[in-house]
Amino acid sequence: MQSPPDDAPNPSGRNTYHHGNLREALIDAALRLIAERGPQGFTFAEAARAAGVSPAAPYRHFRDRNALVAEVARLGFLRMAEALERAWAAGKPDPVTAIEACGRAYLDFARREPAAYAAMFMAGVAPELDPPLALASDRAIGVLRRAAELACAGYRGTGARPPAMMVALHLWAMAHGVASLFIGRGDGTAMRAPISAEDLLESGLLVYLQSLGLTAPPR
Amino acid sequence: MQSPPDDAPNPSGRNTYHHGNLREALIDAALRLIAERGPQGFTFAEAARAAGVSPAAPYRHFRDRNALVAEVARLGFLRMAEALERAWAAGKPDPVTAIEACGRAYLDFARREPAAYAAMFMAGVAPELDPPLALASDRAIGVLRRAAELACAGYRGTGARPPAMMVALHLWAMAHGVASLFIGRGDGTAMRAPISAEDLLESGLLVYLQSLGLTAPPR
DNA sequence: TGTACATCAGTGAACGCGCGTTCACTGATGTAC
DNA sequence: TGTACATCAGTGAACGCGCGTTCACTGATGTAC
Repeated sequence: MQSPPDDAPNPSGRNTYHHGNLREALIDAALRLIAERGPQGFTFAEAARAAGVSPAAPYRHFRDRNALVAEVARLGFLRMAEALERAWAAGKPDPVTAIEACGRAYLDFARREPAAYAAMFMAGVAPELDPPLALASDRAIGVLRRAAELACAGYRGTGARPPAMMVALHLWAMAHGVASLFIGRGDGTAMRAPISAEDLLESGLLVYLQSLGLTAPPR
Repeated sequence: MQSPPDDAPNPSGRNTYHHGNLREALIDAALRLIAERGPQGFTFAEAARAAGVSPAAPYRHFRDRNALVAEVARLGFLRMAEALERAWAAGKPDPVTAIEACGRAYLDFARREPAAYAAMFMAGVAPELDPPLALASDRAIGVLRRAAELACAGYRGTGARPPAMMVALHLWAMAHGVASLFIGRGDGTAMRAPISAEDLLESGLLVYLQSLGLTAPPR
């Protein structure tokens, strides 16, 4: 780390009265703190300290502690939606492969962004009471819904074709179940399993999708 | 509520110096508090208060706050194992029906015992570092493993028969995914879905089990 | 049956701590004219 | 280009609070003889 050029000895990277970027800095700090201590161990005061700012400053940007956590969750849903969208890749080369890719993207997100993931699902924030949050989570589930629609369009099973929304929720539940059971935070929190989360989800999805008459193309 | 017979004006149901049942009382209090405030909102001091005892007394029974939460989780796994065992009913009348019953039992447990469920999966207690806890959780997953074994024995699909342990983990992931996404605590925490958790899990399990060549007997 | 004594399960006061939030304030920024 | 002023984003001190944990203690229980 190079020494800063001139008069700025401030350890938190700031030398003006105004921070200039406090909102983002608080969100970053929250992500770091949640990753370290879990969504409930996160502290408004500590986030302020990490941003190099007095404990009262965050109130200029967030109504209260909860509002910050909710915002972290909201941004998490948006990034997850993007990751799923990329993985889905418009269903190319075929729906089964694309859905498998979504599964991997889901687990990857849970691994790469444990703090956001925890804020989204374990912080007790209520999407029902927070419209912007609900909107963001709808966007993530929306990707799965469109994927399920395409998958269902190719349905070849016996009996009635399952509704796409139901299939989407099945996919989500499976991915979330695997992620939250078997991806820990390196602190022994995860359940032990003889199979990696990735293999588990991949195989689970394959078995499930097979019933819809879909199979991956032969390799 | 009848007035107590004689000299005992103690509001916490206690009139001797010794509590006599403090360990259990603390566990009960923990369950109530976790149900109200979540696993992290739970407080050692408040549990002591609820048991009508000084804040130092719990330390006679639990090393620290975490030990109490871990014990709540352990007992939860044991009760869940019993519930699953009952639902499984030795695979009667047939594996698919019995596995469906396990799914309902799982959701029922999550609904009826939200506090235990939260302690088991959301409190950050680490089964890897707590052998008795790991033992209890193994017992619950063991029921699913035996169920999966019987189901796999009837495998009629194409390709290699899937390992029973893998199937067991799929079942668990699916049940846990549905439960933790769609069963809230009445506080808006759950995701909204157009289908009940029970219907979602039942249909998901059916689709999944179909791939194993298993179907429920015609009604 | 009675007594001495070890053990156990509580008490209550105290500790240091850091939290979330509020308040009146002030330094910096930007806009109207 | 300069000046007055409104607005904004910070400060810093203070508040009340309850937590987890420790400590020396004491009342109750049970056991040996």
